[in-house]
Amino acid sequence: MNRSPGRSDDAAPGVGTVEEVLALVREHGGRVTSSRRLLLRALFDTPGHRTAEELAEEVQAQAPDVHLSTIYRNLDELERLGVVVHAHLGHGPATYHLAAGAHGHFVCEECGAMIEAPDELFQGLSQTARDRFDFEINPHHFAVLGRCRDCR
Amino acid sequence: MNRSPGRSDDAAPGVGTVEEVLALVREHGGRVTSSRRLLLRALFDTPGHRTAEELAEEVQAQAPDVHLSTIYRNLDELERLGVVVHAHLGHGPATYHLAAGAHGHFVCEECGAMIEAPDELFQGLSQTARDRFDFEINPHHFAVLGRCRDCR
DNA sequence: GTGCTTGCAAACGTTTTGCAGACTC
DNA sequence: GAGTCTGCAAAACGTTTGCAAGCAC
Repeated sequence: MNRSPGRSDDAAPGVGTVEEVLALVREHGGRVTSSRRLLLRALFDTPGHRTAEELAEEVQAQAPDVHLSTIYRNLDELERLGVVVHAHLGHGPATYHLAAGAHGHFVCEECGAMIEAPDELFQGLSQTARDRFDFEINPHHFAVLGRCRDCR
Repeated sequence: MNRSPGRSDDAAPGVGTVEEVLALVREHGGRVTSSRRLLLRALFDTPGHRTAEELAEEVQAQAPDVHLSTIYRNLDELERLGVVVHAHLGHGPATYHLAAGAHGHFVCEECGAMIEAPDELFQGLSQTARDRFDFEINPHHFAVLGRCRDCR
C-alpha cells in the first residue's frame, strides 16, 4: 500500500492558479514544461472529474504529441505535491481533480449517476471511526456505492 | 455500470453450507462440478477476504488443473446468486467473501491495515444520504480509506 | 444428447516502465 | 552541462472472452 509516500502538506496554500502550481513544481526541483502547463490548464479550466484519458484528449487538442504516459506521470507528480487527487467512482478508470475541491462521492451502481457529497455528511462516521478504532477516515478516495432516486 | 444485473434476493436464506449453495446453483439451471464445490469449500472453510488468485491457489491445492478463469467465472455466478460479494480494499485486486458476512471496511492508506466496520457505523450516513439525496447507500463495496492508529 | 462448464490462449482496459533523445535551468 | 522530462514501445496487472473439448444431468 502506502500510496502517498513523501506527499507534502495537504491542499498546499498558494496553489490557486496554474502559475502558482508551476512555481511549486520548480521549488521541488521539477521543470516547467509545456505539457505540464497544458495539463494544469485543463484541470483548472473545467473543475469536473476527468480520467487520465480525457485529460490527455484536452491537452492533445493544443499539443497533439503529448503522450498518455506523460499525463500519468504528471498527474502522479501533482498528486505527490498535493495539488491533485484521484478518486475511484466505479469499476472503470480513476478520475482526477484538484485537491482544493475534494469531496466524497455517491455513485449509483445501477446507472452510474454520481452525487458529490459534502464533507459534513461524513462527520458522524468520521467521529465514530476515531472513537472506536482510532481511525481517521478520508472519505474522498473511494465512492460510496448505492442506488439513486431513479433506480430505487 | 449496472454491475449487479439479474441478481436474486440478497443474502438468500438456506445457503449456510456448501451443499445448500450447490442446491441453489442447481435450482438456477447450473451444474454441480468439482471446481465449484472446491471453491465453495475454500470460501466456507476460512471466512476471510481473499482475492481470486488466492482462492485459485487454495482450490489448486486439491485440484491443480482448475484455471484462474474458472475461479472468476464461478465467483461471478455466485455473486449473481447473492452468495458471494466482492469488495475493493485498495488499489490491488478485488477481494471476495460470503455475502452473509457482508460489512464495511476501513483500510489504512499508509500500511494497508484493514478494519471490518459493522453496518451500524454507517447508519447515520445512510440516513442522511436518504434524506438529502434519496440515495440508498451500500457501504460494503468500496473500503473507506484513512489512517490507522499506528500510522497517524 | 443437450447444453452448461472447463482449460487454454488470447484479448481486454488501465496503468507503469525502460530507454534514448530532447528539453529546462 | 547536469539532470529532468518526453515520446514511444513494451510490459504489467487484474480481469474477461472465444473456442473446442469435456462433463453433469
